Amino acid sequence: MSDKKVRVRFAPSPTGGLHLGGVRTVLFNYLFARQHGGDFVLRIEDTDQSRYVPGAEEYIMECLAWCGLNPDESPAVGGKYAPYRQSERKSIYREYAERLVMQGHAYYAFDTPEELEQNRREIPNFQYGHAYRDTLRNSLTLTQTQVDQLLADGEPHVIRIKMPENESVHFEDMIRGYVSFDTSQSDDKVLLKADGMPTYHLAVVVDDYLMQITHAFRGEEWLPSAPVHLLLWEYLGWKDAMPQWAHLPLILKPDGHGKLSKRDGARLGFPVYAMNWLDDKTGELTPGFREIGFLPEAFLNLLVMLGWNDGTNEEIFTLPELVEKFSLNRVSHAGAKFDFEKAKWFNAEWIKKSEARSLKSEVKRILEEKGVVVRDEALLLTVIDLVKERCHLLTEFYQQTAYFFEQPREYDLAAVKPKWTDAKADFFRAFITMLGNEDGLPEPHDLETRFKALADEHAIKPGELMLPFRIMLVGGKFGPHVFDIAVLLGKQETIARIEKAMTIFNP
RNA sequence: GGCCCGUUCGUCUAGGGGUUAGGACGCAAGAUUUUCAUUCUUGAAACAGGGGUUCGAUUCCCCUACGGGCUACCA
Repeated sequence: MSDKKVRVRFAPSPTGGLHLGGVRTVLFNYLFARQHGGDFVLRIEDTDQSRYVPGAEEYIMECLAWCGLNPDESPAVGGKYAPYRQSERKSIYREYAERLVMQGHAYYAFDTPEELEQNRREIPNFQYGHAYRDTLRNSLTLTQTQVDQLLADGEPHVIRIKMPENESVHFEDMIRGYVSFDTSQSDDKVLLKADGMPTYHLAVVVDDYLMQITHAFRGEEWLPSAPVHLLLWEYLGWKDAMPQWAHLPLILKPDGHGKLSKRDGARLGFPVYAMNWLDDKTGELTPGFREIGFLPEAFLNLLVMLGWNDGTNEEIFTLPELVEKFSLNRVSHAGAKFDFEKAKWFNAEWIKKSEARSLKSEVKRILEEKGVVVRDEALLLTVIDLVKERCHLLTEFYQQTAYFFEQPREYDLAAVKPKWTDAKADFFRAFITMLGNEDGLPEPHDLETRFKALADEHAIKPGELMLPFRIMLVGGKFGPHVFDIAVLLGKQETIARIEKAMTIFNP
């Protein structure tokens, strides 16, 4: 490569949510750009009007913002190569398509979709390519005057690339190394559609050229069409400006086989989108990693480890560390099956690693969403530190912390009732009296000592009383050490909860 | 079908001509915790198969098998 400034791009189509593979591609783009002091541009591929979904573009921007991967140039923030939406660049593409026709590298095709469909039905392995193009209605078979007439009449037509026969096209992929193709294998791809919009093949080449892209990252599913793009760069006379390609391994279904898809998430019970995606037409909600309780740092961390490692045993990386350590030659060649269990482990690690204050606003939001009022934010901070190592997902903070701010809404009676006795009731009445005589609650350890001593006086094993006490305070079999909870709750609240629970436990 | 890409524990992967083939998730057992989780210890668990090359292949080459991708006026 020359000393040209590194510029990479991510080019999603606004047709739905942003899935794992998409975010990982963004991440690789971002890391590469940052470590070379380059630019990261976001371009919207909205040339297929029929699949365009309003709101999808804003959704994508929000996902990137959540992940902290904001582009330097985009439709939203602009940039010197605007516009960044392909639909707004429509007028640009025709010129290049026609230039290719003029040079003999492309041609007008007037076949209707119906005619093509019929061919595909009737001719086995039909391809619009060197084998059949001479038999179809295009500017190769029609005379110049016929073509001019059809064009003048406004006859619907597309422009197709004329793939050469038996030529070898090859290039050096940054991940895979030498890759080669026989041009006879590819059909004559449509470059410009009947509606005047370019297809991906034309648009990606023209835009990458015009936007000065130096390195292009995309999923492995694009590898087979690489020869078309390579030829286009050559035919357009831009070969020296062609970006270096990197085809990323795919993210696969955890069970069975194939690319991970939206459906797999619903089927297997985990998200495949970065954030919740609501399909307005069907009303269908596809859950996202953000809403299910993932930290963006953990999300990025688990994605980057799907197909990359730094060569050490280290698995937890911050974004700055990744910028420093990421390297394309350590990206694996094979697709990776997504494992939700490991994904949750990454999140748990990140929750443990995070400071309570950085978790606070999100935990508060989760609590308030469930109707829990958090008045004491200092208490919330203390509580987060107390429980964070038992949470794999942010959403679990609801169960683990809600009882610090309100009385239990429900009691796990099945855990106490069968073993509840009058003797135990007597113990707790005595315990309340004991607490009532104190100025406040002692340290958790002292409280535990007193609790056990009192249990001895009542000739009950302390172990028999711990669980009921826990249920009284938190409602269920969860939470940190019960005496820590009692002390944080304070004397009055602890007594109040015991009294309330007693009325429920005693028939 | 054709073309392209790929193949190390169940999963993510390290390694790379001579290794007890390493780590992580998950799983199992034990310790700690009179909840659950955490933590700690231990364990089971892999080089797809066949041919070469070589003194020696998991590692290099070829073939086969298997997997995946693409084969649209979708990206």
